[in-house]
Amino acid sequence: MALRFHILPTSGVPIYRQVMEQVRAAVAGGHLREGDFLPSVREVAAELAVNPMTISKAYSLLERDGVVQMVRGQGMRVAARRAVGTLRQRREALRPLLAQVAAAAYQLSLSGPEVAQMLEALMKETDRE
Amino acid sequence: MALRFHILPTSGVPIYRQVMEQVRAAVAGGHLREGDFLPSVREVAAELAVNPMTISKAYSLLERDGVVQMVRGQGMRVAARRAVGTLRQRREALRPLLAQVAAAAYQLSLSGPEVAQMLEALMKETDRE
DNA sequence: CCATGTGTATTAGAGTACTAATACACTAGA
DNA sequence: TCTAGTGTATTAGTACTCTAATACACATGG
Repeated sequence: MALRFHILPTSGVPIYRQVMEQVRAAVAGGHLREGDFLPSVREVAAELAVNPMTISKAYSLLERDGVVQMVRGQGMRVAARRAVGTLRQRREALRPLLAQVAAAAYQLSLSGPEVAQMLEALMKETDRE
Repeated sequence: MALRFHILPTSGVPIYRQVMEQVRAAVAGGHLREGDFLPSVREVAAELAVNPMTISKAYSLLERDGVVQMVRGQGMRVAARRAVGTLRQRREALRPLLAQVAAAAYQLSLSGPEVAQMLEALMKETDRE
């Protein structure tokens, strides 16, 4: 069951970013595992009626971020996840995003424990090793 | 002790967005409370050596989002927080952001409980009613 | 009233982001 | 070898984003 992309042309989010998000989510959610190949650039481009370069951009950025690796002649393969930096550094890297969540949660009148629980539930599916 | 802005010209994040973030954080963090006034557009613009319209844009968007209210002749006042929509809708509104956190956390090899705890700690300061 | 303080509508311009068209380098497999 | 499959460098054009300059409407308070 190959990864299937869907884009919302109305969302205002660039196509290549929507693709990146979906790959990241699939990897984090375990639907794509280390060694699995992403659908080819041309395949996705055809399916979404979009230029191949747009998909290539998404894939290249994912490679830069260490999510996938290019294998010449074969395609993009999900890379082994490996923690980079100290625990402290990695936590620090996540902080700006968490600050954003905190601010949004406040505005939505959602409490800390409530949001923490939502997040944990969301990540539980992911918590295969 | 008036809110003091600081922008990082190197960050790539637009000035008006940096200002918005800092206001949101100050409100969520309790450093600005309902009824408090933001520093005036011209004041901030002078401090940051930036055009007043840039700050005005930040303030207007914050008003659109219900964070502040304009009081003619006086300035921008922190609005009363009021939950809009059902609990279910508000939780749903937060989900895309949490999904982003989950994906980032996975890539950083940070566990669900670990991240949930970080977030809750971050929001605790905020949890004055 | 009027000086001084709010925020902002409008216009403009520079820069960037996004997508596409085209052509290319490389690999796998028959 | 050669066909068909990978991803991508380059170029280009459109759209949009961001910031600034200017001038304006309105409110406050002496």
